[in-house]
Amino acid sequence: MVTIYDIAKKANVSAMTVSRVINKSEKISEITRKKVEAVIKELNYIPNNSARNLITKKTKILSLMITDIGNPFFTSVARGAEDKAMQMGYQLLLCNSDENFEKESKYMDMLISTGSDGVLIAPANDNSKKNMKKLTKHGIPFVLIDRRIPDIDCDQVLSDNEATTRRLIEHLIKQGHRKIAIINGPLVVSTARERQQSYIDTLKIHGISVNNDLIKESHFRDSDVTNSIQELLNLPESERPTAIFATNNFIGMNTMKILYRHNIKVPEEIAVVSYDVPNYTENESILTVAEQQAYNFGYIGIQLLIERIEGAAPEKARKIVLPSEIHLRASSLNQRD
Amino acid sequence: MVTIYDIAKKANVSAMTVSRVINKSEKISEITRKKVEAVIKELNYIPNNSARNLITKKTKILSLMITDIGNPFFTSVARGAEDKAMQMGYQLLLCNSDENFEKESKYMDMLISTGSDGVLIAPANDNSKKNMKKLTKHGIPFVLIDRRIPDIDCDQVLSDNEATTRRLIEHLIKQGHRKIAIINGPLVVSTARERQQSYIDTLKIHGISVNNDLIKESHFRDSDVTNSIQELLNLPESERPTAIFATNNFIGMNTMKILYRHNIKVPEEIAVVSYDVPNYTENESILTVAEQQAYNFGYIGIQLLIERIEGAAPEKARKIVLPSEIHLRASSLNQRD
DNA sequence: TATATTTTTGTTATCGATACCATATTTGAA
DNA sequence: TTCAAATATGGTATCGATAACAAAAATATA
Repeated sequence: MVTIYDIAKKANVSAMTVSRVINKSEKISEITRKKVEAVIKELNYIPNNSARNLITKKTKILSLMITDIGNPFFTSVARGAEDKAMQMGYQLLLCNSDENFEKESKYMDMLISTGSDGVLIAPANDNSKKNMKKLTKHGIPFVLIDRRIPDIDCDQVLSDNEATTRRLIEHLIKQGHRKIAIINGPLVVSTARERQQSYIDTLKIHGISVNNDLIKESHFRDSDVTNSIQELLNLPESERPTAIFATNNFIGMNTMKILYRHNIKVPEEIAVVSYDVPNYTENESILTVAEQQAYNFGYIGIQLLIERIEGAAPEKARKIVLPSEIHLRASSLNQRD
Repeated sequence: MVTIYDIAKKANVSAMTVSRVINKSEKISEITRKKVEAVIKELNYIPNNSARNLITKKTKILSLMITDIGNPFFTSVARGAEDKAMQMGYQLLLCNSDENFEKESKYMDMLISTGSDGVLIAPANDNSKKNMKKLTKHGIPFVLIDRRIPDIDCDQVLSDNEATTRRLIEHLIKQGHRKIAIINGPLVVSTARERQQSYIDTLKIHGISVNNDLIKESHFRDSDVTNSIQELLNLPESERPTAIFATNNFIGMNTMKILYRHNIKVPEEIAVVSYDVPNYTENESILTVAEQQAYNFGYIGIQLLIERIEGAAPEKARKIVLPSEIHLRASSLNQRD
């Protein structure tokens, strides 16, 4: 392996001078710079970051902790994060918690060990608080995206869950629905709680009583909604929902599939609205969705993180709320409209 | 920061002994092990990998170079890679080349600098050969996935492009099509070449002459097929294709969308077959696709890579070809069948 | 009991870069 | 021309771990 000493020797300068050239220090004469750069190129020298990190305590590596890279939502987050990180000269370590606190913890140790300069994290659930504390103890800055954690005060990029859910539910109400079900993720996740709360509040505001039989808890990943939907369909006619609100893309997607299998017409028999289902296939989607700014969660998140790392951020934690865009489509629109 | 010396001091042993405990060396008495482990836990000690890497020359970091994390195909690859890497105690550095050789090269320097133990790479195109040579020069093992590179002999996990394309085209021929168009990615990518060659060979075998007007070159990413399709539609009736073969998911997806916009009925007016379009939305897809084992590209790829890194691989390069599965659906099936 | 053998622990040098301070060289002003 | 100031370069210690060898302690053997 070519080291800084090999370069120094061949260029007839000290290692320190080579280091200065590499780090673009200005206190170098044009002549020596050229000379050194020539040798660097000739020998194909690439600095050893382990050595550099050891002394500088900086790795230029950020960790991206998401719950599921298989989820198109997080794929967009990753895209945004990667774009910004690359642009700023940082590399990205991919961590996939699978919505699982233990796996997240294991990654946490690895990324601390590796010396991540910072972490962009969509926490698995409220337990992740422990992991945030650990980061703080190790002096590693982090930015929370998508999901907040109670009592953790830090830079955040979040979605406007309250407002978006309200608009979604009010849309259903306007379409004449009174029996609206929600199929949600686990309530240990802040987004699930916020969406459910907004769902409840909105119903109440509009004088609709909340029926607990219409509230189903599933998973954001491996979301098998078969049972939830079966239970909804088994309700007596008077209670049976005429609309379903799915709180994430997989739940929405699977809801549509199961309804289809049951031969239930959407929206005639049951209307559906969902969060974030991507339109990856052939025709235009028929599903009404609230589309979050996934890409910006990653992009802006990394920006905040780097500002924090490089000391360019204000002391006070920043909280950025990105609005979602609602696409009204056939799955929730009455024919007569 | 807590170092190995802090632990040593507090546990009343030498740093070397602590190191042995961390690395699970057996030459440690049960008593001292317990003692040291207690202190490690008490002080929340996590070893500094930069220091460790500097001397061991191993980082336990692998790089995953893909062309687009936004592409569901590569998302699955990443999922498989992540699963296996985590299982084997490695971390994954995410590199996104955007089908761009320069960006790939930039990442290459970064990952060499970081000290990646190995690289799993879907190369941008044939130019990537230079980058492979660079890796070799730096003694970093790599495994090629999805795309091969001329004259590069290394472990590979590839798709059976020849056979799969043939089956796809023969299916179309069996459905009565003689005028079959192909909308392909750039021919500097091996998969594009192989699929096109197989398309041509299959037509010839079946006595169908190849019409160059039916061969369109687009992009695997940001694939705007508007022009290609417009040109196909502008062909005189006698030449106009009755079927289109899309060589990747984005091309397939966009082809369907554009045809839909042109109000062209699929499959009645034009049949469509494609590679890899995921079924991420509401209903069952109507698109006939060849589904590659994307997950296994990542999973097996990482496995081969780690075997190679850890010296558990045979000298000779291994080439693993994973068959694709064809899902016949409405987009290519005649009504009468 | 004395010695050989095995097991456990410690000492020192080292990995490849940069920090910090010292020195040499150049430039500018008097 | 001379000396001060500014600029450019170098020497040495250091980051935190492990390698390689050395020594001490425990155990086995005669």
